[in-house]
Amino acid sequence: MKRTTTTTTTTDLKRINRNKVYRYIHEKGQVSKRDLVTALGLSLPTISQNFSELFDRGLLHYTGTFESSGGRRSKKISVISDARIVIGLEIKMEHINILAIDLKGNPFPNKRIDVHFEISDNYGKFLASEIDHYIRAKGIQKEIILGVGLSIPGVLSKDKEYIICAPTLRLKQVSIDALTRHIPYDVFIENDANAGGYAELHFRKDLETLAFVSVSEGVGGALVYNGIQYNGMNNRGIEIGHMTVVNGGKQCHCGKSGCLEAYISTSVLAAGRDRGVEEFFEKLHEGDVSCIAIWEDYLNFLCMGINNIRTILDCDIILGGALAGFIIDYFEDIKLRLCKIAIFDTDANYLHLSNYTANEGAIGTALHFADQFVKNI
Amino acid sequence: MKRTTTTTTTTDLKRINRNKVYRYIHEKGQVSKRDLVTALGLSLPTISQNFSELFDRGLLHYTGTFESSGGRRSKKISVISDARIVIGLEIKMEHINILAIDLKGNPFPNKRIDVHFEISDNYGKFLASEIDHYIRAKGIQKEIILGVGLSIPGVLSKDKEYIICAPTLRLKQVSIDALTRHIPYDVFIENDANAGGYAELHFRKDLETLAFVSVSEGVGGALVYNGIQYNGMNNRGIEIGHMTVVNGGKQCHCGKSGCLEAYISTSVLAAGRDRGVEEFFEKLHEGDVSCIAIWEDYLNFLCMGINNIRTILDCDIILGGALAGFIIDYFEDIKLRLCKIAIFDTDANYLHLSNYTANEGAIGTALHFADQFVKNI
DNA sequence: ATAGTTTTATAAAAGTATTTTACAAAACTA
DNA sequence: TAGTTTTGTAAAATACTTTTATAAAACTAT
Repeated sequence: MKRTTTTTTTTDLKRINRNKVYRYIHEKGQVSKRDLVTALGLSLPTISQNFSELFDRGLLHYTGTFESSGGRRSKKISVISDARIVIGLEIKMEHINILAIDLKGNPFPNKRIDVHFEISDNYGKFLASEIDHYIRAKGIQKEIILGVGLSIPGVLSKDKEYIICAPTLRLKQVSIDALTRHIPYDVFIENDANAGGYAELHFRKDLETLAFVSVSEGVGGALVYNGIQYNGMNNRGIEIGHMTVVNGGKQCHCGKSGCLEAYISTSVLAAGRDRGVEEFFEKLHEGDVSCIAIWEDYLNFLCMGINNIRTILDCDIILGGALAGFIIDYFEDIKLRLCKIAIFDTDANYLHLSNYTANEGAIGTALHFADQFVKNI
Repeated sequence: MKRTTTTTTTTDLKRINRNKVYRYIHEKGQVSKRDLVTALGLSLPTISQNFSELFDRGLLHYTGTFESSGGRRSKKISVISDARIVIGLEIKMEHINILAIDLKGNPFPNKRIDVHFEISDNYGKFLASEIDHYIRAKGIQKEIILGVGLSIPGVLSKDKEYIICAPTLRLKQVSIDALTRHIPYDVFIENDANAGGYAELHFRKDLETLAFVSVSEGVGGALVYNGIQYNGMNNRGIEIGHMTVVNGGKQCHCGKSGCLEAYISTSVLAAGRDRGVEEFFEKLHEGDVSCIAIWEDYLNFLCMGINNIRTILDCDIILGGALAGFIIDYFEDIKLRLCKIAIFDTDANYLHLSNYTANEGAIGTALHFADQFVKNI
């Protein structure tokens, strides 16, 4: 059968309404009971009762009073956003990134640790101990931790039990068990681009649907549609790095040829340079002729990729990854080029630069637990 | 605000449960009250009451008895699928196609009328009168008609009030008001590929997510994700015909260059032939050398397009449109080619040929009303 | 054929949740 | 300080669903 049907009884009704109450306060910040009545269409006694329950569970509290509108002042109600905490962990080839977020997605200061990636029991134990250190250092109570989100720069299997391929980590078909086994919390593991896309959506309250294009050494993507992550049928949604852009073109790390990644990986720019991408952009800025030629070629394919995503998905696009940190000066030029090759669009204001290049992966996976908790209160 | 919140009260609870009852019967065909109890987890009195209400509204009826399982025989309950009817109308350049469907999507025999398309009051009146003739001819009561679905081979504006562009109809930026004004029913208008994709999903009960690729003179696409149409932000989701496949390539009708449509439109095959695509495939079958060369080239781009969709959307793909009717003999070859260029897939069983090339557009838009009705019972 | 068993169907009572109504409390206004 | 406005709570009324009890229909076995 396609859809699962579950019982709906008066108790479910209560849960649904209690959840609505919490989520409304969660989204609005500070509200009065009266606000809830008008916004949710529930009666005051119902609002009051639900509030009391959530208050007793330590999820809501009073935070002062509103200005009077002619009579008795109404009390301000807010969520206790650090009533629960989630840990996010971003795995890269040469370092990891740990942080914690509260129920609203507010991140605690992150901790970056330089460590070479490997699939091994030792590495798994190292992750677990670093998580423990972080939790102690920040004084977080273990009981309120909902889980640990793990972001990995690779394609995961459908059951999320092994990594299908991760070119930047130089591995294929490995079980992730060693990585998660020693972590004494619920673990949610996800592709870094997906996590990044989800984090972007969370911080852009104006969008419900967006595509996230991550351009670093690897090129990945994510789609969030109506607030829901698009995973495809095998957890490898929006693998835009490996769409073919030239029939029988350049060799790609994935083994095939003509992939977008082969043309717009940052390694194309960094090639033969001591300080990689950074050096490239310095020279480009100085007007280095060979760099300008490379950049011209690079932009052609970058814009082709972005324009194709726009044509297919018809939504706002956030450009993230390592590249995003260097191209502010070239952003208007990119938009101009996009307009020229666009079919339906007359401007390219659908394109945005990511603002949260820092810990997007860690925040994105961690949000999984936070959102789940809020959804099921 | 992002999400709209509505009251949930005991009355809503009843509506929700009544809907569950109806939809379960709708999906299963014939069930007993006992079946409903176990499947929905509601008590027998509740099931009975909901059944009575739906029975009184003329939406359910008894259709015999089941075999006894040791005691009193239980009665078979089914939906009255023709309790409501929807009209579907497919607009093409040189003809229209009218049909009716019942609540289950079962189509009545269609009526094809040769008529040259134009945006005019006369044409609009003609559509309305043909709908009226069809309804009379089939003896459908007007009171039970939920609405009329209109399928159009073009890109619609966000508000669905005008056609942005429709190359095959040779028009741009026209209001659709003249087309719908004279139809005395609710009208739902949609792009033909979207409609086709939705119809495909309806008849493939095994899939919840699929991409539909329609290859005719125009090349369009649709994505249905978890049973919901993906429209993008401007009603032009999955416009795959105009994704760039060759940087600065062939001129396309849309005005840009290098679009997929320029390489895999059936007009590429039909070019300079009296009997168009049909003649091409006859000659190809006979082993005509020039046809083989064209076909080879054509297949390269067709497979590149399909593979890109697969890479990006990671879901099953249905190949439809005029092309689908000719390529059964070449289907295994296409799959083989897809395997060769695939990155993650080891087979190409995700690709299917459309079975319902006939009236997909008309059925797809009509389903909009049927599904809506069932959803809100 | 008829009594006993199983299954289905309905009726009455009980339980849960929400709303309406009534009333009390707090803060503003004059 | 009294009157008004707004907020907050308690009790009664209402709307569903479930549980329990009881009746009816069909099968099984003697």
